[in-house]
Amino acid sequence: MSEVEIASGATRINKPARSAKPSPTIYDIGKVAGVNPSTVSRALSKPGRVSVKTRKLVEDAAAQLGYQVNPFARALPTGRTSTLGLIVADITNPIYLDIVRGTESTALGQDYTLMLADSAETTQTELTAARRMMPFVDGLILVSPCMDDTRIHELAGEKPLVVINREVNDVTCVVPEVNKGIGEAIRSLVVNGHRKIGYVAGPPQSWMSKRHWDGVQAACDWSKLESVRLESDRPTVDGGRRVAREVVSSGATAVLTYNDILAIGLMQELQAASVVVPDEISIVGFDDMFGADFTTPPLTTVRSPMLTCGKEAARLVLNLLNGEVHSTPILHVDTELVLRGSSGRLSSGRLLT
Amino acid sequence: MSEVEIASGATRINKPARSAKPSPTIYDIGKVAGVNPSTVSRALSKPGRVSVKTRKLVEDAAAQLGYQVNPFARALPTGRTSTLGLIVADITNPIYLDIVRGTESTALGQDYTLMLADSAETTQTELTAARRMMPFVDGLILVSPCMDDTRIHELAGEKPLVVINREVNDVTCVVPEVNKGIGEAIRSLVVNGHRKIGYVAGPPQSWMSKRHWDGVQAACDWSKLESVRLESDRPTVDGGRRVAREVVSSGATAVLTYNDILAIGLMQELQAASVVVPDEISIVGFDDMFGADFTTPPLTTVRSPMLTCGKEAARLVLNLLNGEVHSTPILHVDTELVLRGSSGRLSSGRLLT
DNA sequence: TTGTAGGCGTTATCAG
DNA sequence: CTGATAACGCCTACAA
Repeated sequence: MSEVEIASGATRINKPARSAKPSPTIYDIGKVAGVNPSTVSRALSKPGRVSVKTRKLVEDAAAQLGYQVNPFARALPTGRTSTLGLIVADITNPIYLDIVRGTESTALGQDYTLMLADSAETTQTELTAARRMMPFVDGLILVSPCMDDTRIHELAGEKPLVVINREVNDVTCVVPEVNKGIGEAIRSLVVNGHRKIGYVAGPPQSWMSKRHWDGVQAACDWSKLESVRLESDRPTVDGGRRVAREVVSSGATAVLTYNDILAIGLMQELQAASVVVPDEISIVGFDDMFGADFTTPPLTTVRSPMLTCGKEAARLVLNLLNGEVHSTPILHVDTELVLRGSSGRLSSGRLLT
Repeated sequence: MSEVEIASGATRINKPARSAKPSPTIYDIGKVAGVNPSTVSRALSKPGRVSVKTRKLVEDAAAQLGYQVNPFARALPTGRTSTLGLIVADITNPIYLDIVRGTESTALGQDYTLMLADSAETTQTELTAARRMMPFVDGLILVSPCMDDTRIHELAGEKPLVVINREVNDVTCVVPEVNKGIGEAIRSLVVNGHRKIGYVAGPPQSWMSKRHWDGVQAACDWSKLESVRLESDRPTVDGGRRVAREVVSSGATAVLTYNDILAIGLMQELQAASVVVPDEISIVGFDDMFGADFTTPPLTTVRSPMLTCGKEAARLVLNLLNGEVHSTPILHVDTELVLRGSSGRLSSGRLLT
């Protein structure tokens, strides 16, 4: 019978880089198990729709041959790849580490593979990354995306999509509820004698920065404190250093900053100018990123549970994939104040220019 | 003609989660451009083997339809996915950030997508991650792998593979040449009056830790210094703290540590015990990871150019993919001392228990 | 230069 | 419960 030739016949286009031996297919299994390839497929993908003994036959043959499904061949008819895409603004930023880890862990738990990309904080590269991933993945997770809502909707229309760290209408989002953490921070500052609170903002277009500032204002109003907003040019260590002078002259005795990196730069510059932290100025960051406790004093910060965000986001995409629709597509996760050394009691009168 | 129905006829198995509109195929392009699908394929993948005007016709139609290749359909006949796999020991460790960034940048530059996984520092998960990725990628990069050489050879036999941070026989590797940086560090310590140097080792099975220790010994011998090896139980901040007592009692006035995290923990504990760094003990880390300069004093460290490692590794896999064979499969990249505040002159006599 | 035809490995439909 | 057969979208000899 020429049937024997089915799987191995013809010239093989696919040239594995080194090993000459092509991987076994369901046809090969079919041959050794003595059943039709389609039965092999069934036995392997939906056991239960096949007799017990056929199943065993197939499984044994598969094991013996060291069979592994070809994900591409499978993806073609099903359209499913068992892969999730994750795009973060900047892989270099440790803040995102826990998100990656979180999504990875639940993805793997559900037998999904993760595909990761970095947008280099640019709308353009973010978009290309998304476009490039789109055909590969079953669903996509965007972390702190900078593309506009329209683009996000566009993507969300094509595949299940979840956004972390930003709220977009009609799109499933996971966002830290910063007000709780901010409230805790402000209360802690109040009892330590502070009366004027500064907020060093992040990038102008940052959704989260706006959120912070709203929260700070609200909390200050409630506690009858004065609040003042400072601008940083970039959310980096240097950006933090450059805003130091302004912070001092603002008259605020305590400042919250858009993120921990900014806080660290600010603290470094203040200390270089012999301003004692926290005695003269208290500093509170955001995120509790890796390294926030390396400083002296260690940084007080509002922690966002990024690991949880990552896990939840992955869970939500997977739900979306299974056809679930989220009536309230916004998932809030709690933030909390991590009290360390960079904030505390305001010592006596502080009189600087 | 029923030809119009070619692409849209029949029931569509592939059900996109939401949008009803299926992505356009080369058949669709063929219809609007008025040419055969195969011509479309050629025009798109190998322009030049097609007339200029057909090409333009096809490109316009493709653009108009917003066509994107289906990577799976392409992978099936060609066996190529334009995807590179990267497995790092621990995504949570900032040391690997630059590697990710490096590989990502050259991968993207060559129109390759990156697939990232974390091995959680476990041989088992590392292996499953590799296995899981293998069918998806054209090539694989392993960073500080913990699996044994046999496994690595196995994988290298299946697809192009490059290892970072470890040397494996007959496998293309990119490793930092630590001796240069260590030499600089030891010389700097010598001129600052140090006579006994400690090395706080990392995990016993770590290839790099052994390498460090060899280098430290050699450099100390050469400079006629005494060297002593200390063991840490874990390469973490806490591990660093726990080894502090031993460091002090060892009599070394300067120590190098397996990595920066260990150095930071060690420094924190010493400072907590009122040991002044660097006046009483100098500390030198390895890697120059993110945050190494957040400490007070900022950490002196031997920097490995991880970004370069990542880029080179990606370049090498790509070469391998193109059939190049590396006669000397080990690529060494230079390390250098980054002199900061945690190391320096030994002040007068130090007499601690 | 372009069209035709067959195959890549898997799943789904439809008879048997 | 199982076998044949037709997609899935793309690529590439081969023929025109």
